[in-house]
Amino acid sequence: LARAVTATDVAREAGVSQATVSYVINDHPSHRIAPETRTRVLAAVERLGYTPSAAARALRRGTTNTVLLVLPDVPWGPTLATLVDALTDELEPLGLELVTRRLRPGSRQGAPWKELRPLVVVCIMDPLAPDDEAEIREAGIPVVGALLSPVTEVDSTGAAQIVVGRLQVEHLAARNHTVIGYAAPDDVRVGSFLRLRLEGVRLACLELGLDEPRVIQVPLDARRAAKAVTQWRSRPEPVTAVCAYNDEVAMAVLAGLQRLGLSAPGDLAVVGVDNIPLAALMSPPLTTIDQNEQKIAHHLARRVISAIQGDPPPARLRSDALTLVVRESA
Amino acid sequence: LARAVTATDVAREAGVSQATVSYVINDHPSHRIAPETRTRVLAAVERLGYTPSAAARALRRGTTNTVLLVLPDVPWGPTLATLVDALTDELEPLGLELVTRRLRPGSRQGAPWKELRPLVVVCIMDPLAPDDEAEIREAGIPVVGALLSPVTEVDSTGAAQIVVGRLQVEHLAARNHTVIGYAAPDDVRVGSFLRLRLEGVRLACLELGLDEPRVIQVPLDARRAAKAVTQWRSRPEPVTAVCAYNDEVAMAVLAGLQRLGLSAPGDLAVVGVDNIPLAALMSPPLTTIDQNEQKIAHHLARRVISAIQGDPPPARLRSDALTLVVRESA
DNA sequence: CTGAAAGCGCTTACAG
DNA sequence: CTGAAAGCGCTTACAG
Repeated sequence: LARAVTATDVAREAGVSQATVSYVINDHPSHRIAPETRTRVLAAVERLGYTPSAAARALRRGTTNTVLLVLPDVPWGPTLATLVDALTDELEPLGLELVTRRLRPGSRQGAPWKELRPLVVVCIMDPLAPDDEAEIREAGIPVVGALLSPVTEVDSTGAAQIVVGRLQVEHLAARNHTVIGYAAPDDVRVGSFLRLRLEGVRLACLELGLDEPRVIQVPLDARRAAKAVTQWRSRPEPVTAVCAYNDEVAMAVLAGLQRLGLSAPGDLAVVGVDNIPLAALMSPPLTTIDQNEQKIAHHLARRVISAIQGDPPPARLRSDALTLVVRESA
Repeated sequence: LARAVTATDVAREAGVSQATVSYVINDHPSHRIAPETRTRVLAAVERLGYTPSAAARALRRGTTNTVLLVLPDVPWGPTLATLVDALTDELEPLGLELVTRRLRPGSRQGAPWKELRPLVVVCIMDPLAPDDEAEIREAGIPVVGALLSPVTEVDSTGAAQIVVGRLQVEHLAARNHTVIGYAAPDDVRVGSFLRLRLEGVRLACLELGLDEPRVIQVPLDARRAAKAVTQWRSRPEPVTAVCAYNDEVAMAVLAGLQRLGLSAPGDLAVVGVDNIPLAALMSPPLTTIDQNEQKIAHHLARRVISAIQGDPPPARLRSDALTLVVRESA
């Protein structure tokens, strides 16, 4: 109903040209505005409650202040929510706006990068087909967090999610476990993450001369988790330690153990991933891999900035963004 | 670098005017396009990979296909993440785009509704000052989920969060508990939610003739939770049942009990809020309030649609969006 | 120091 | 059935 306030309205109110309003708003460097004029314009802006239209600005400038975050169609766990939250916070003071878009393989939702013309595309958990990525880069839009690397790369060891799996196994091997199980989630939507974490576990087992990990799906249900525990502990060569896909699945394993009158780490060692707040409250308190979302977000933000400025990317994320938290379950 | 493909490029490629491209793209009702022309245009669109610029479109139309979701600066718990996720899914098939913005009291981030010109503002957890809400409505933008009602209203009983607290107490009272404790979280950022849930608990206690609930902050730490448990159980008039702010806090209380060699519900009944996947895995399994995010999101989406069409709002959310899940802890 | 004017890429009433 | 043209609200090179 009420027409929005435009720069022209402000100009009329302040008795200047519309262009001058724009110069004041943007603090244009080559355009020195008389302090008195400036004050008058700002007063008018305040009085009318003027905010420039993002659409007009984007159209004129040919670009936005937007960072497009693309994700595959996975459920939002606490880690992802925290990461997005932290990244929003990192970008906000830089005047950058994080817009999140889920990419479903099926739905023809067009190409959000063309529609939105973001400054940078940040890509987490590998939602982009190679074609898409090439297309974005061809359009002159940098892509951060690319390739198979979900979240971000860590050192030369490889993608972060692979490192996660590796850290789990290394800890268990150091405690003399030689037959390792893997507790996979029930949810098919987490496919790409699962694949990578499991890959890390597989690689580590291989390098350390251990058997292939014995993978079982563990639903978030004590009874069915107990069944999985029983399978793992069956002879010959019972599994003595389990890497869980995440802390939730780990808790299911703990609940399964409890149901059988068993406990970690004595009957079966368990190590999770995520270090959710509840990890310390489980019984026994859960040994897990902490992904420091603040550090990861900070690093992603730095990569976004250098991509915008055309600088070379900053050093890779120090691996201390991923740390093993040793509690009692393993 | 590479200039983006525009409708003019498509027009040249197809040998028609730019206007015709636009008519084809938008399937303009009063504009019958020859099927042959139409095919040629669509082929050119496909060949060049054309996607209309959102900015130009928004500027010209004077509006966007955006629904602006404003939130206060709270941490993203699983419920919020799921709700946003579900709302995104509800809106997507309608061609509506959900853009989320956190509103911090301090930061002068301007008024996102002016900048973005959304079709509707959805407001969760009460982030909007009354002035702001009035301003948005004056601009002709409907506001959904308004006032003090976080998430949405439920029946005439009042705001959903108040109902949450009420449901907790009613269950405990039905089990003959008369002295109720309230386990508040450590995190100051959840202030408004806490206030409402606690208010619901207070009101229910009042109506049922119970004492004021005894509020203690419970950090997510077994040792300190044990201290809280000890305080609650101190004489005279020991607390026999605790409403927790959410399932995480509830788990802390359970861990505190366990540390003292006590257990729920015998020594202290515990009821949570959220019904997170882990609730069923706790020991004992947690009695809690389930907020059906799918139903809430669906209802919000319906309110968004009727707001856009100027229809009267749909019937209030049926209260079965909030249900008590009885397990063993209370 | 300030302003008139072009133009970003669309949509749509109007003319043919 | 199709197109020429205006105009959405800005930014900025250019002129004064």
